[in-house]
Amino acid sequence: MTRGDFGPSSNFIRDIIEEDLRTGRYGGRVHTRFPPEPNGYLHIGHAKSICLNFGLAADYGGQCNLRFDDTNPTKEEVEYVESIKEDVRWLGFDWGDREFYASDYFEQLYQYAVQLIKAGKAYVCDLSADEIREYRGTLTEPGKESPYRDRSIEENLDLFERMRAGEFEEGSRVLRAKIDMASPNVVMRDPVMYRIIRATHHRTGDKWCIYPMYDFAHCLSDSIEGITHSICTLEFENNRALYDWFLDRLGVYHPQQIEFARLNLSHTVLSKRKLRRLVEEGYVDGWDDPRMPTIAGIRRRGYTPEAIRDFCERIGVAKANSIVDIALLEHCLRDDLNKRAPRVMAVLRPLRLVIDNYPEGQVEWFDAVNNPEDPGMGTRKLPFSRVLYVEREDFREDPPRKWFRLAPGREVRLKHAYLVTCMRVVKDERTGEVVELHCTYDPATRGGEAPDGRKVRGALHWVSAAHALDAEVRLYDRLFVKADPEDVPEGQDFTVNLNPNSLEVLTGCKVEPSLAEARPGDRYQFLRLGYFCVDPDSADGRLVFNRTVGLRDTWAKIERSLEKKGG
RNA sequence: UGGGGCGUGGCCAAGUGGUAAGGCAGCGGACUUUGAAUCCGCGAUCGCAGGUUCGAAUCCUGCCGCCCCAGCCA
Repeated sequence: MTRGDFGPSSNFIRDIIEEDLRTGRYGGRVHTRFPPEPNGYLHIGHAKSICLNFGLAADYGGQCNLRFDDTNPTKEEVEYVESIKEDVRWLGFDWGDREFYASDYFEQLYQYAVQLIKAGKAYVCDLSADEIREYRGTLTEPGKESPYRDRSIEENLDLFERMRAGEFEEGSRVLRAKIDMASPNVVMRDPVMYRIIRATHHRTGDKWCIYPMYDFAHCLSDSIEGITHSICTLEFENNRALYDWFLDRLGVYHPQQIEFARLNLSHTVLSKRKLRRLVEEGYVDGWDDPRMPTIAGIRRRGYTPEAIRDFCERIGVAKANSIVDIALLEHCLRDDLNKRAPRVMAVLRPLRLVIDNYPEGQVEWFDAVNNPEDPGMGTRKLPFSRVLYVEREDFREDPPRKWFRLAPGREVRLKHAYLVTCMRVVKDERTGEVVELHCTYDPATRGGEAPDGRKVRGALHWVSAAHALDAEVRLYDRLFVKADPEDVPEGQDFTVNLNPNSLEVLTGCKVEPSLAEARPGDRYQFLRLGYFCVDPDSADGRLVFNRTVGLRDTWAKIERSLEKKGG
């Protein structure tokens, strides 16, 4: 049985949850968490995790916590927790009053550490970072035990207390779990639990100078919050042994960690390090540059939360590393916007078109549907007059085969208005550039329908010159030209694959007057061109639009294949 | 060469012994006052090789390939 349109498709995590529900493993509860470290901006990859965790909780009648994994004060800042909250909220998820921080548990975590020391399962180690690395051994050779491994419980307790009290220098000592220096799993070779860091924490200030490591803090934070399914990415598979070890030694409530493959998207990069480089080296204008795969970036670009959620649903959840084609993301976007974006007419590269037989000074107002997909969105008035602007690309002096737009002698439909025929082309004498088209209109075709039933295939968008508003339009395209930005010649890096045309700024664009009402964030379909949204750079009397994504362009494909065949 | 994972059409991904869902992309065609949308049609024997079985993508064995792990990062 396929699930098709009837809901999310099955995946191995749902299987596990359903099995747990059936056996009553967690008393029928499902409780997940999204645990970002507040050290950067969220991107589309995080959206997959957010949708997964919040979605699973919602689907099984459970809850999902938002928990900041803030155990490293040298990298984390409040600025990031604010942006993360904003992004999760924007995506459409609500964590209620369950906004937690690993730092909320520092005292409890400390007590758990003491408990492990008392059980002889943890010790204070004075080896330097370099020495610990040497003692750890390699992937194929076992490590060596630290000379401090067998300190007495009393001494460990005393030392650990003094670590907390600030008696020792940063880096001079750590607390380690006493596990097995010969374990084939390197993670288990007496991992560090606590280190001394003299930095001000964004929430606890200077209260602490020792901070727990991820492996120790994460499993216990999950335990404390009563998480049932702790979902993380594949690279933590090795860490699961340690996750389980801490919880088992302590004998506390034990959630289960489940790993899935993180999202990789074609034509972009999703690692914090690379995204940071794009920003810091000026390849883009910031974390919210509309070309960035950050939530802030795609939000500004004009993506909708619905489209992103749909995308996350469609890509599925599995354990195989994969690269999702960005075309799927774009499809989800168009699919959503097609249903909700009002249509308007905008001419990006204006070409004057004069209707010689149309009365000078006359203006007609036509009704235009706002969205043929949704009659409920109503209609608007569109002014028509003698001098119009049409898209420069819609005219060809010497048209190729299958062309049914404007050309000398050709008749086309001006959408919602009249049928016009191109009679004369005016060119700049010096450059030969076409500067103006002279047409005649057929008064009998008011509204765009020919009473004699003659077929006119081309339907063009246009705007009345006297009524048009000026606008700036930023045409965004994929950030990288290659599906895999890392596919580079020997010795070069991903920046060589940056798309030099990922941004083209057009000024002097002409848009229909109804757009005077447009406000930042508003989304439209510019008829025949694509989906655009109003950029926050807009101000009164200064309209700036971002192209979110273009419409599918069948003509471009035809022309390409024509070129291939025709030469 | 240690350990942990993964390998189903171009890209994702269902499938858990009974004879390969679905989506995206692509290619045809219909319809069309957006060359949009919509609608119809077209593609895989499941990394490879053996084996078990009446029957295997699903079980076993052996290969091959890819990913992760040697931070006092998460």
